[in-house]
Amino acid sequence: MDDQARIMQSIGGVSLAGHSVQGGMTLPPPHGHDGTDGDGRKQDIGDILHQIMTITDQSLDEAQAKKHGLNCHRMKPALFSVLCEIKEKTGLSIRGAQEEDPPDPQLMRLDNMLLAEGVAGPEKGGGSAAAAAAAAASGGAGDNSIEHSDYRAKLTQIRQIYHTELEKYEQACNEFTTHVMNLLREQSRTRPISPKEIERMVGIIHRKFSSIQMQLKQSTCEAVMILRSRFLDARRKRRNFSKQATEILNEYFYSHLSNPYPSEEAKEELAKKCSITVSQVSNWFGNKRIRYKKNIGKFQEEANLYAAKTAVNAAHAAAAAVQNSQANSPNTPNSGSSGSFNLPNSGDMFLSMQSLNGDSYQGAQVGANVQSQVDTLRHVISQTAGYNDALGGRTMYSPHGLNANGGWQDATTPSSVISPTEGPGSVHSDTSN
DNA sequence: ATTCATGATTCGAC
DNA sequence: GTCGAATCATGAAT
Repeated sequence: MDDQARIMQSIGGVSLAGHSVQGGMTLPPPHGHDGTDGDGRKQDIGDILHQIMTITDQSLDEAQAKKHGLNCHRMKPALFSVLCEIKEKTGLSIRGAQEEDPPDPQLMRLDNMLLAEGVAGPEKGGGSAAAAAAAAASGGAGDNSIEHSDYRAKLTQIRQIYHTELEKYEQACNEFTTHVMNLLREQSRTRPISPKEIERMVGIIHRKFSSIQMQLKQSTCEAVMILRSRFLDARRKRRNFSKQATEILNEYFYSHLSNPYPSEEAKEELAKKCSITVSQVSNWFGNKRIRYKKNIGKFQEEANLYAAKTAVNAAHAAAAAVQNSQANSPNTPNSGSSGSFNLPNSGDMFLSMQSLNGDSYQGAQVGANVQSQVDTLRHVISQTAGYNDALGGRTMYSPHGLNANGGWQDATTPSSVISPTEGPGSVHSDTSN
């Protein structure tokens, strides 16, 4: 500390001497000394600076006493004037360094995102808009509402934490700013501090705190993103369709194997039946077609299964229709479902049934043959697994729709065109509606 | 942990 | 816009 005091003494002497020469500054006449006593003045200034430099090493009471002593020191006004002048000369550089910082684009992005997610800004149900949008994109399955509310709950939690932290930071910022301002005001008694300087200091503090706030915003955004991707990203939360839905889709697919391209209406109907979205139906058929085509052998068993199932369904429906027609006036079996998408009575299964006995699927004839047809079908399935040409080329569920190129024959042609025996009232085409 | 099944996405062709 | 094809990512079975 002796060295420091010596240095300070010499600096003090030089600077003051420099000022008195260059700046033409006139120090007030020191009390109890005459103006010509240069050594005495230097001694005084050095003494003050020494006290200032060592003040931090002392206890609070000691420092307070020293402070008071300094404030009352006879050289204090002189030192104050010198500091004023130094400040005046360096003020330009300070002003130059101070610039209006433009709004940080990253901070703006974060703010916008938090606002969009419903974390920042006014309470609006925990970002329900974003949740709803994402939920719609993920395809309104049955458990959506549960996940949706779960998402909202988590988002509310994040929102609460964010606001609590933000409040804490703001409070800390205000406290610190007040503290610093008080300190500066206190210091302004011993050194010149302009309001502008205080303002600048406050600005620095605010910037520091806003950078901390930015970190908070950043981590909040990350949390929201993770939450979003976990709960709402459709790809991430892939759920298998219900068994019932898969069965409905498979029934349609295998009963329209010659042209497995459901129309928009059919897709909507299937979507409704399966409690999935139309786009999910489209996806399913897209996947099914390509996977079926890629590995027909693998799907044969499945095809047979659905063939039998559809056959039984059709037989039951036909029997019911016959019973109905016997009880009432004769009618076509499809009259009850014509114009609507009816799975058991629709599709290629009709063709198979017709060709099995060589009968056309019309009128009371069907009723007489229903049981035998079902039996025959079961027999054929068990004997041939549904894949031979014994039925004149129209085998049960052979990949008859596929052409040599691996594509479905004339995908735009409804299967009614293929079957000349089919009546005009039949409903099995994708485009029949 | 690995493998398979499956729903979703992406990309290029039409 | 739809489609096929390839791919990704996840769930379920082993």
